[in-house]
Amino acid sequence: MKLEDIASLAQVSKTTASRALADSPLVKDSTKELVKRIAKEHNYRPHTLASAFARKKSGIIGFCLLNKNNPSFGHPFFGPVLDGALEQARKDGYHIILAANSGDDYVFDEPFMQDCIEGVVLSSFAPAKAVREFKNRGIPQVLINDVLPTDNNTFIMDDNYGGAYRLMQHLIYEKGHRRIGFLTDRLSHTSYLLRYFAYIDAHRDAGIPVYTNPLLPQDDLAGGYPLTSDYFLNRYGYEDIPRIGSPMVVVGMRTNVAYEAIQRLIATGDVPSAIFAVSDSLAIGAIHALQEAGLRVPEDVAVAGYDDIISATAVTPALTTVRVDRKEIGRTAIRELEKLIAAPDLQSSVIYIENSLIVRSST
Amino acid sequence: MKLEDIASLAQVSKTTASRALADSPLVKDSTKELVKRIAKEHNYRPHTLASAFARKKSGIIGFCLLNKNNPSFGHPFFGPVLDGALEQARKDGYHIILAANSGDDYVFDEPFMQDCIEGVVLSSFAPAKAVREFKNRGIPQVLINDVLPTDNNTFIMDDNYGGAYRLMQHLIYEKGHRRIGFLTDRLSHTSYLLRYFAYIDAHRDAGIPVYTNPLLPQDDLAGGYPLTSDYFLNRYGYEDIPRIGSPMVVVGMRTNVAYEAIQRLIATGDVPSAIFAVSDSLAIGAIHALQEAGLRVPEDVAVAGYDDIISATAVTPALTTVRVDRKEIGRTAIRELEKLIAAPDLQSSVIYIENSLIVRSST
DNA sequence: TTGTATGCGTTATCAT
DNA sequence: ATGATAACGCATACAA
Repeated sequence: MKLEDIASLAQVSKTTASRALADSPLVKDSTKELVKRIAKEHNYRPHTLASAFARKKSGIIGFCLLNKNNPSFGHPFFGPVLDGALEQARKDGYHIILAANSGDDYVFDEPFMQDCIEGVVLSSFAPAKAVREFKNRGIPQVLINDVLPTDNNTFIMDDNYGGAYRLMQHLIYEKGHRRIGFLTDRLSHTSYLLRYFAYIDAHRDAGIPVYTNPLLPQDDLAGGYPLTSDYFLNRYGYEDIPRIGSPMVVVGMRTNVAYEAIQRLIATGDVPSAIFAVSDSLAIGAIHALQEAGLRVPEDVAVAGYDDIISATAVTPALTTVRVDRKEIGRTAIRELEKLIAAPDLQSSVIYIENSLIVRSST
Repeated sequence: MKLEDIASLAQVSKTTASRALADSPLVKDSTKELVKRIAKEHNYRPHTLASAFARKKSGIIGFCLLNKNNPSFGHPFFGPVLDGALEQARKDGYHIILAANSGDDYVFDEPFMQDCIEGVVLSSFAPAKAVREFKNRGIPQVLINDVLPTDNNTFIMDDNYGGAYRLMQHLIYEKGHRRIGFLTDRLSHTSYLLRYFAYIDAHRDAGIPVYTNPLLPQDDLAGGYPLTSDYFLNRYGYEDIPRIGSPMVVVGMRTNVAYEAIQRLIATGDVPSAIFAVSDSLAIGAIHALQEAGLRVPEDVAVAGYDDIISATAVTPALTTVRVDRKEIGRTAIRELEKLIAAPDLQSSVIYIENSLIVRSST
């Protein structure tokens, strides 16, 4: 069943049939209904590929996960983001096609990445190279979780600063902590950097000194990487934020790395009364290490995380954390991308997605 | 840059240029190289849509998640399955397009679901209606996690029976348990049914009676649903497997449902020495309930799960479980689908993916 | 309000 | 070994 067949059955031209099905105002209501009825009767569906080809619009949005680590969509963060993106795209009649990679070049080998997608969502850590590449090809892009100094891009971020700041308020004012350790992955990741700003500012605003442990090795908070997010350094006036001499630093997200870091902390004999871990998985590692050393959580040491992954309720005690609205991040990314597709010259902007403090038993 | 441009630059016809780029043996090596060089120099890429349209092959595989529950790809099971599928599809030059739904009809509203996908992977619980629909349209399909009595389909399943049986061996022979409770979601889910078979058989083979708790309500193990998987009932000779009077039954996957079920079990005063939960999330709920009642895991009650989700290492004690190779399930689904695309009349078959027993501290 | 004719970029058919 | 030409199914500029 092709358009031609429907047209001849309805005794009209292909043009009219095409218009009728597209609800064009150019077509008389009666013929419109006739064509639609016949199409329905014969279960006619326009050939998507032909249609897309003819109108030069694929209706496809690329969703890239530029992540060197496994898993990708199995990741507790990106899976839900994808769900949200899918939901929104469906509502708006777009399709989502996937690309994930291990190398930098991968997405560009993808046929649909080359000329058929109308826009692209770059999640995780997007290399500047990829951003440039898409820009060159005139493909609108929305970035998740990072901000780059580029034009005509929209950036979607969890409100890291706000969430972390509220969590710190909870620790300081509701729980009365004044010695709060900071457990982090490298700060070259924008999200962590912002959480660190909040950690610092909350101390300053409360008039208490930041906890440091001189017995711990003075690691480079950025893990030897440059702090790429100049945008935020300037925005918050942190051009010369201290990058050496943190309370404790962990490079890598694996739970057992946090576990070992906390063991080292305990070994110094100078343990803070609370620990703010930059992610739930680090927090879980911390709890395990503390408990194994005979310390009670939260009585001896309170522990808070960030993200609210599923495992946050599997640990005992259940983790106090900041719930990131991952689905909303996905939805917003698609909505913003559609704006960009409609108006490719839109100015760059950053959109912050609200989160919420989830107080459980670990603090 | 279109093919025509490359052709005229190379002083050949479009036909020759097309063949050269496709490495056709019909074209002379020297011209082949010439065309390729020019194409490369001008950074030419064939227009995927046009190519797909012309050859009547979209190169797209649909991946459906027919799941009424949220999250979808954020689910600890399906995320990794998708990762595996993506990896394999990429290797083979296919694209994956996504569909998830809340209603039964959703996938059929999707344009690409209608006529452009070359095949489809149905994961989660595929309604017979959807299977029929795709069949009618001549779209080859591979099903994950279920088996239906249909022709020309391939079914990919975790080796549920084998995994559960080995886990039971561990509990019975390595740990010496003889009173093992079974904590399950409704058995109308094929995977759980198979794990139940293994649970029953392991008892029979070891010559010990199955634990039952007469003080617990005698629930219908299928949760009032028909056991759809006749395939397995017959295959294993379980036509009249007892469906009433289970040790304990939980309907629904949520952790707190398991939590409450175990509280009821404890209230009877007749607690088994071990509990085999049909999924990790149920097992985690069980552990929480036991610990809160002052029972030690594994000293008083051992608990084992199934799946090996991330949270399995977040609980204390870390969960003994069966690791399902989710990525391999995804990979295999794509590989098998490609076979089906090549030969749509292939006979139906069931493929079991190997899993592995992960012994941790909860048993 | 409707129809005719052409284009979209590639691949396939059939000659040469 | 190469080329001219016809599909592929739909959308639209232009004409009526």
